[in-house]
Amino acid sequence: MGKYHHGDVRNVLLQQAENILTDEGPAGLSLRRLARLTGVSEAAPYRHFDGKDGILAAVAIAAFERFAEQLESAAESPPNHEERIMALGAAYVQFAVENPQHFRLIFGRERPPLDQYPELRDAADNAFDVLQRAVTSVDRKAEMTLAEAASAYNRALAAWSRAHGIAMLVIDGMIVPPADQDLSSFVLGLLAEDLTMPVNSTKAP
Amino acid sequence: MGKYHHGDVRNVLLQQAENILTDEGPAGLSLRRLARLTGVSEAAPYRHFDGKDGILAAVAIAAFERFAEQLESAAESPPNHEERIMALGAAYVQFAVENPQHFRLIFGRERPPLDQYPELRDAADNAFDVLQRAVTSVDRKAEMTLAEAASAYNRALAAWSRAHGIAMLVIDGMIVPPADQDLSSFVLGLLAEDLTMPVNSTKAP
DNA sequence: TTCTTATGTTAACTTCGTTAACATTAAAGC
DNA sequence: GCTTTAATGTTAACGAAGTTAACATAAGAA
Repeated sequence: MGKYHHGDVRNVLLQQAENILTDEGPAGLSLRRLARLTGVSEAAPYRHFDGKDGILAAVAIAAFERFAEQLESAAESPPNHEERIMALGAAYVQFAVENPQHFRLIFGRERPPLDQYPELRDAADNAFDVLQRAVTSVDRKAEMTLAEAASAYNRALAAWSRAHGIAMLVIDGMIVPPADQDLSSFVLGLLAEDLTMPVNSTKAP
Repeated sequence: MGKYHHGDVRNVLLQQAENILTDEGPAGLSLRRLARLTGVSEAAPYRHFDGKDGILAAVAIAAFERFAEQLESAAESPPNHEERIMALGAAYVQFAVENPQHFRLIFGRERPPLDQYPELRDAADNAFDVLQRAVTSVDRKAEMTLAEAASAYNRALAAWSRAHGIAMLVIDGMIVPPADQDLSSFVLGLLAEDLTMPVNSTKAP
């Protein structure tokens, strides 16, 4: 009477894990519950994944890939370097807001250790390479001096950390984006704010 | 033969919880283990705290208080508005780097819900008030128009999110501060970076 | 067909958070 | 001083979790 051979249990488990993560976060994702929801025995997931971390790693890899795709596509259209940085920042925050649990997973402590999951490390490296390439790639014709390269790198770090900070604080509810403005323009405003200018300066000429 | 009356168990538990949190993070902090380390029965902590969240809340409150203190003291010395913002950002990141687990606790999902622990909410509000006051307080003599106030608020958000992003990425190991430079000047550089300027511009006159 | 491997299952072990029931100490009321 | 009561400890149990071992069945290679 054993049904056995459920089809491809692995993919069903993964999809179910995605669902749970999306509406409850990694905290609500228990292996036993996952198995129950999938209609499979409690030990079955161990045949397809390296324990809980294995499942989280698989989900995180998929998340990193979507993240990288969205960043890459955001970096395509803008005509110049500056607008590319801004578009990237906006896309970064948008991903976080639309997929808060995934964003937390790929950046938080519940993410399985990168050195134990090479594919996860690759996925992470790739996402950050996309970021860094897009931010540091000035117009090809301009040969950069060493100092300029260093400056470009710093700019990449600055852009990244700003977007990351906004993303974190927004999904944690500490910053509430104004309702009368769309998210992207709010983010663009924060990214462009120049702290070295006097407080009452206006940007318009 | 019951020993009983262990002294003030509450404080010992709290201190022990601090220790565990500091070197292992909230993941390693189990109530039973905490009780064992303290040399007390496994149910004893429940007489002093409202379960695990209660202990985490108590630790988080203390962390918020230290955090607020350090921010406040950093905001005291700088002579003008702009330098105050920078000093605050540096202090913010410094706290995160020196107390990564505490920083994660007060901002992460393992933090007990604010609406269940009023004292925790107060501690959090206080810390952010310190931040916001310091960032939005321009020179007292200048009366601000509404637009200027809005601009100051935006500037506060920008400064906060930048510092937060740097802090997060650094303690997560995604950004590695250069070894040949002290942390504070590295942070100051990132905070002041102006993304709206051409990439090869120099800041010095 | 037979041997091997992949995939399931059940049952157990340990740890955890939490609560109930009971024991002891300390403090308050008389 | 004695008694009552609240605070503080204890042990024992419950359910849920991650994980593993031992066993069962299916599918494919030999």
